[in-house]
Amino acid sequence: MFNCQRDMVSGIANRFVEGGPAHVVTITDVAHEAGVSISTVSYVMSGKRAISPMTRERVERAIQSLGFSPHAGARSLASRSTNVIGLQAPLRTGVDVHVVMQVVTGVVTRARAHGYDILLLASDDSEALQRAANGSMVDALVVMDIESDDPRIETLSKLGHPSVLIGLPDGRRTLPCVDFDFEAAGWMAVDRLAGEGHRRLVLIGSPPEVMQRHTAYADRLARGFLAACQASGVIGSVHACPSDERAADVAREIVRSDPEASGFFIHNEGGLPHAAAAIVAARGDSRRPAVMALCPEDLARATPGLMDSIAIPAESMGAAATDMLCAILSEGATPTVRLLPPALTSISTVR
Amino acid sequence: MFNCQRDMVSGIANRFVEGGPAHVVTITDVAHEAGVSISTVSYVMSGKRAISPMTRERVERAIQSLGFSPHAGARSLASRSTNVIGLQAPLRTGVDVHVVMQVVTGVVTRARAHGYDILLLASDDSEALQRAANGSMVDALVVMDIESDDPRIETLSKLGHPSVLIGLPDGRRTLPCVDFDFEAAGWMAVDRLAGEGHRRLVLIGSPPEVMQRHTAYADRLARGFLAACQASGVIGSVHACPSDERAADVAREIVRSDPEASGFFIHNEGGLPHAAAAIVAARGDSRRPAVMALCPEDLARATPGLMDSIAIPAESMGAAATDMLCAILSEGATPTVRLLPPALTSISTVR
DNA sequence: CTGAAAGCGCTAACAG
DNA sequence: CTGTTAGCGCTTTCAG
Repeated sequence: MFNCQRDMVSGIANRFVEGGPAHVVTITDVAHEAGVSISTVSYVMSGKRAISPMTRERVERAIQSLGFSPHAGARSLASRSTNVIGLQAPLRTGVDVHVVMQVVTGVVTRARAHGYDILLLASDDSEALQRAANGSMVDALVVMDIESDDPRIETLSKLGHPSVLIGLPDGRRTLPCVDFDFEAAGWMAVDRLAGEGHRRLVLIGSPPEVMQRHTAYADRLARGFLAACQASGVIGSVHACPSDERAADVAREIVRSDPEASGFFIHNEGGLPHAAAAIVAARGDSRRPAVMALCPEDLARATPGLMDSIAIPAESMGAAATDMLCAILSEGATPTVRLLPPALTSISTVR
Repeated sequence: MFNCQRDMVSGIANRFVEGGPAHVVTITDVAHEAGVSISTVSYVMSGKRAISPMTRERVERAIQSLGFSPHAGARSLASRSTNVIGLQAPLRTGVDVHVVMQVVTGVVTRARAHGYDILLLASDDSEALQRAANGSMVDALVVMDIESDDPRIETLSKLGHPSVLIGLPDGRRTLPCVDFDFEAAGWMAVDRLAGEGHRRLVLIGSPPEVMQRHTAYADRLARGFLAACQASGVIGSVHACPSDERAADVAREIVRSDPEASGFFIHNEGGLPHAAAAIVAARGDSRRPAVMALCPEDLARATPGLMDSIAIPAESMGAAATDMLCAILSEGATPTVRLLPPALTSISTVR
């Protein structure tokens, strides 16, 4: 009774407010409009109990006509779930923006399909994860750019919220992971280059700072590359490389100091066009090198002079991580490690 | 009394739950621990009323030791504000990922500095904006990639939430906008190229689909470019250009059909390296062209063969938009249009 | 099949 | 300077 009165008053008051922000429609407004109780409205929305067709119809019409959308905060307070997934993406430089962006796209797209929104966390540290989880801002977390021995892993383990890593840490691996199979990519590149008859192969990898950070993927790529060289009986070497026009210098120096090297595999977004161009130029027309890249497909297409490339299925990685997370969230699926396989992409070479 | 009992019970119960999610610490727990009322805890956090140093000390210690973070939903329900800013960023292809990523970085970074988190909206449409605003998921909105006559503008105007556009729509311009001054960039490129003695200039712009979408910035760039050509008494033409290796074909065709053109201004992320390389190659060493680009600084550095470039201050744009939004949110600042000026960046050319 | 009512955890009057 | 308490809008028993 008291409630009813209050609501009527506020309803009337709002109807006459001029110019102010539009009245925020609540579930109570919908219930009045439809002539039912608020619990019925709630159940129509959640589908958690049977509703007669007529009632449902009336409620849905009321929701429509009032333009009602439930208050997310109230909902999360009452239901203890937010329908939001937290995403920690590296926004610093030195990472491959293309790849990050595509992963984010994959995460956002799939999340939306599962009915989740994405909260983009501002910092890359453990604290941001705790804030989001303990503050009940999110139901679960996707964490990108995981390093070999990442402190965030322990934080996540004791958080009480499900999470998926994008990246493959060393060690106990107690959390679900999705990553690209960099090791397999190393093998694949070697197979391809050696198959073309090249006997001395060079991997031009991440910038020194990334190498030193012991970013798991750089190590795994090198490991796969070198192991495959050994297995194929060819000679392989690995070089760090800056991510800008200085890549050209590094590439020239490599060609100079190792003139027999004829197969190149570049994994370095920023340095890619420079290094590729420099290698081709330095060896001259008579000794054309084979240059492959590891990067998203569109970047490969945008780079002149590549033989072909191995695509990083970045969007698929984001999608896979999110799908896994949603499966855990809704069906209590068992967390696993998932490595997406490399795929050779042939490039329509520009003459 | 009743409350007290309930909390003690749940506290005890939780202490013995094994393996389950950790007990969610509430403001009541903190109040008990510190021996004060919950409102005191609340006021310690918000600073909205004076607290004796001793009490503050005790409360802060309790917050620390319990690892309390307030429930975001409860907070937004009670305070009618979320401390979240919604960000609608284009994740589709055909836009400049570098730029988008940098804008996002700027938004996230500044938002965090102002105490806001970022909700990344999943779709680019009006509906997503309404959902976020009406569902009280956000306090305000930043909307990227605004087109000349964007339907979202009307949606935003009647939303009752502050918002800032990144992009400059045509027409009434009732909402605050932040954008790069593309028109000034067109003038600047022409001044530079004409200053170097080039009398026939070519603007190689966005892909046809972007041009046709009437993306405001493409139009403004072309307008500035052409007006400046006229003012400087040089001949200018504008071409659309695909964003991949086909850019090379377009560039070659331009050089072929207009052999006198010697100053080039490229605004097309994906096509940039191809077009630049093709132009230089097509004209040969004897007739070296001047090639400028409009893109973020790091991409310019990563592209061989540029004379210099005009940087798009993408991160600053995100930062400016967010700062403006926060000023509106907290001080009721007056919304304005802000166009960030272009800056010439000289490139350390690779020999 | 539907309604009433008890909270969810917090903020902000109001009352000292 | 501090405590009490009435909601914020929703979900979910419990009771028909």
